[in-house]
Amino acid sequence: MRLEDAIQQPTFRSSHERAHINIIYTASFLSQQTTQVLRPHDISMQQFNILRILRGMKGQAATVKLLTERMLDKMSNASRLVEKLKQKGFVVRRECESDRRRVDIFITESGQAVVEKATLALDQKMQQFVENLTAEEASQLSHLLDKMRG
Amino acid sequence: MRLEDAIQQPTFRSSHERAHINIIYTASFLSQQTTQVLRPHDISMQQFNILRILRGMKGQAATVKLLTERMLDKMSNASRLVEKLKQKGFVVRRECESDRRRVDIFITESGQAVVEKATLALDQKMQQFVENLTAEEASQLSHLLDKMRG
DNA sequence: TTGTTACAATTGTACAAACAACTATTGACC
DNA sequence: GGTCAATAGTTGTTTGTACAATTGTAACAA
Repeated sequence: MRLEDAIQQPTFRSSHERAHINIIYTASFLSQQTTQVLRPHDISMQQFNILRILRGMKGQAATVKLLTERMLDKMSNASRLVEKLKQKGFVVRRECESDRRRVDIFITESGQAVVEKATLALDQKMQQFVENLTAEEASQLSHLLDKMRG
Repeated sequence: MRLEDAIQQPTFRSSHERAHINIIYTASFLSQQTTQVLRPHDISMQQFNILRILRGMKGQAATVKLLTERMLDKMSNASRLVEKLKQKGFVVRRECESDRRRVDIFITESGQAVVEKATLALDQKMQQFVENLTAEEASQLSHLLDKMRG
């Protein structure tokens, strides 16, 4: 669907403005799809994001700082998100022995389970969008986004 | 800056996944830039969005329904955003005469002024990203996003 | 040592988003 | 006209976000 139809705006001042708004709109669109998929699993997008990072640590400890740096949305509060995940039993926190300012964070078994189930569900949902682009086009899209950010 | 460096994730499972995450990350990046530019003008991104839509109405009445349909982020609460803008004196609300369920919404003079100043500031900020892409590339980026959404 | 600066994490707060539930009005159908 | 579904908007509640301030710890120089 063309952006113009999606937000009922007939024209843009430039192809750059159109691209800018298109990025914001498309991200919002994808976020909504993702949120819907994750809801039955009882985690928010940002919580899922953290679980994925922890899974990627392969047993090594993560810290709040590390999570903040790697999260897509840098501004969300990793400390409180971790607390939520802990309440749900998906992560554990331990004081770091070598530096007591830090807190080591690990994913639990049930965290692993939920991130895997959610990943499957999300992959399935995203499949429909994957099919709209060839691998070549997807690469090109990424390349243009990287280039735009500078 | 490459996405891999931005979020310190060395690889992705596919070019499609990389594109997906890149869209979310880039939108978050642009949103942060935009929020910063708008802060001195005392409006949020969504409030700015609404003011722009109202400006585009060129004197015609808008309704909450119309705003909701045209907003980039469909989920935000147009009713309360309008209330905020009214408190700041940027919009006025009037009961619609032909259908008393509706509320006609108009931008005020000071709303016009703020949206114009904010637009200028934003254009200036976005100029740096505009320069990273040619007009041709910006068009192509939009095209790929449209295509991906299907 | 002690003072100073840097750092990691948490917490307070104000605000905004997500979603459901609700009220009021309209339009359609019998 | 009366009933009922559809529509437009508002409000309640929970959760999440943005940002500043605070707490506790570490590193290091005088």
